[in-house]
Amino acid sequence: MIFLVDANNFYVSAERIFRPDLEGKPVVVLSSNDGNVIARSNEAKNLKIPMGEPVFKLPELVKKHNVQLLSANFTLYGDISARLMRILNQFVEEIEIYSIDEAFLDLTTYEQVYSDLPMFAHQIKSTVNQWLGLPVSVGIAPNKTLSKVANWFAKRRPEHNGVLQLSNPNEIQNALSDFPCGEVWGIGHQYNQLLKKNGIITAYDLTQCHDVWIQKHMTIDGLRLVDELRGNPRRSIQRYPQPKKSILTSPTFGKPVDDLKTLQEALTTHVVRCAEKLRRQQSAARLLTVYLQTNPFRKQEPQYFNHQSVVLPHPSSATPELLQYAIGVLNSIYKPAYHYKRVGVMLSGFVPEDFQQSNLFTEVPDERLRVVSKTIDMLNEKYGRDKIRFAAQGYSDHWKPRSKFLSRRYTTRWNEILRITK
DNA sequence: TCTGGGGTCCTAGGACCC
DNA sequence: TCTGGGGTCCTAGGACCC
Repeated sequence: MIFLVDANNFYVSAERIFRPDLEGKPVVVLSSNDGNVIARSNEAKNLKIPMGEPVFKLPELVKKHNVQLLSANFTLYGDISARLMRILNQFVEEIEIYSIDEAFLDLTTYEQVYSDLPMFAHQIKSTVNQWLGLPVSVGIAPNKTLSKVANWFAKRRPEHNGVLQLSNPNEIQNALSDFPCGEVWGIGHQYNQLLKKNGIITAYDLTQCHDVWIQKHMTIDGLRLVDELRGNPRRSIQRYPQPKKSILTSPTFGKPVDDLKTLQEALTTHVVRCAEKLRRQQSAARLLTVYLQTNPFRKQEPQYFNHQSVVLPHPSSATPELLQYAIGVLNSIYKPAYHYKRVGVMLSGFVPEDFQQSNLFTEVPDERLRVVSKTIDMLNEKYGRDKIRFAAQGYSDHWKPRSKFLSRRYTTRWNEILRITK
C-alpha cells in the first residue's frame, strides 16, 4: 500500500504556525509581486475565492469579509517542508518527496508490522501536528494515483478525520464513481474537456474506456494513469530525487523595465541564482537560453517576446562564464522602446560537473572560474545570500518583485525569530 | 494600477546517416 | 521511367504537475 501525505492548504497552514491569530479567518497567500491567489484557507475557499484569482479583483471581498492577504514566503515554506519530510522519514524510510507539501510513503514492507494501516496513518498525522503544528491528510491505496483519490476524500469529508483507506475493489469503485475526472492526477483542463465531450464524467467512467482510444487521445501517460485507476501500480516510488534536466530563473519585474542596463542587472542576478542551483546539484550546463518578454496582459501595448540559446564551448557551472554568454544573448535580442515584464535564463543540457570531456578542438574550461564560484557559494551560504556579489548585479531594486504582506522568516534567520514579550 | 514560478514527459516531423 | 528501409537525434509544441 501507498500513503499519500499532503498538508492541508500548506502555505496558509505554514503561516498559521507562527500566527495563531489567523486561525478561523479567511486567509490567502499571494504569488510573487502579490499578483494572484496561490493558496487559500478553508474560510477563503468558502467565500468562493478562486485559485489563481488576480488580487486586483478581490478588494470588495477583502473589505467585506476581512480577508487576510499574505505575500508568499518561500523561505519559510521551504523550511517547514523540510521539517515535515524529516518527520515522515522517521516513520517510513521509503518516501518520495513529491512536492513542497506532499510525499508518497511506500508501506509495502511495513504491512506485516502494522496490520492497521489507517491507525498508523493517524499516528503520523497527529505527530506532525504535535511536532510541527501542521495539519495533514493521508490517503491510503494500492498505488499512487489511487492514494491521491483517497487523500482527496480524506480532506473533504470530515467523517474520515483526515485519513482514508481504499483497499478492496468495491471501495475503490464506489470512490471512483463519486470522483470527477478533472480531479484525477494527470487530467488537466484540456483532457477534461475532451472526456466530457465523450460523456466521460467520473473516474469510474474513465476506467471503462478502451485502451486504444485512451492512448490515441491521451498518449501513453494517459494509459498508465487509467491503469492505476483500475488498481494496477504503474508508477513507482522514487526514493532519490532525480537531478534536474533544466533549471530556470525568470521572475517577473515589480514594475515595467525598458532600459538595457536594468535588464542586464536583473539578468545578472538571475544567472547568479540559476548557477547556484546548478552547482548545488553538481551539474554543468551545455546550453544557455535567455528569455525576454513584455507584459502579455497589456494588450494595448506593443508586445515583444524573444528567446535565444547559445551552445557553450564546453559544459560550464562557473557564474562568470555563464554571465558572459547570457549578457551577450540579451544584447542581441534586446529591442529598445518596449516595456518589459520579464527577463529570464534557463540552463540545460547537463553533464556531471566533474565530467569534462576533453577534446583537442574545443576550448578547455578554466578551472579557476569554477573554484571561485564554489568559494562564493560557500561564503554566501555562511554569511547570507549575495554577501559576495557580482558588480554587474548593481544595487537598483527597481525591478525587484514586490511583496507588501511578507511575514518573517521565523525559522531560518536569527534576526527574524519570533520573540515573546510580556 | 494590479494577472506566479519552476518543472516534467510525450509526440510529430525534419535532418541526417548508412 | 524507376526513387528503400531502418535508424538516431533534435526541436517545437502541447499536455500535465504543484
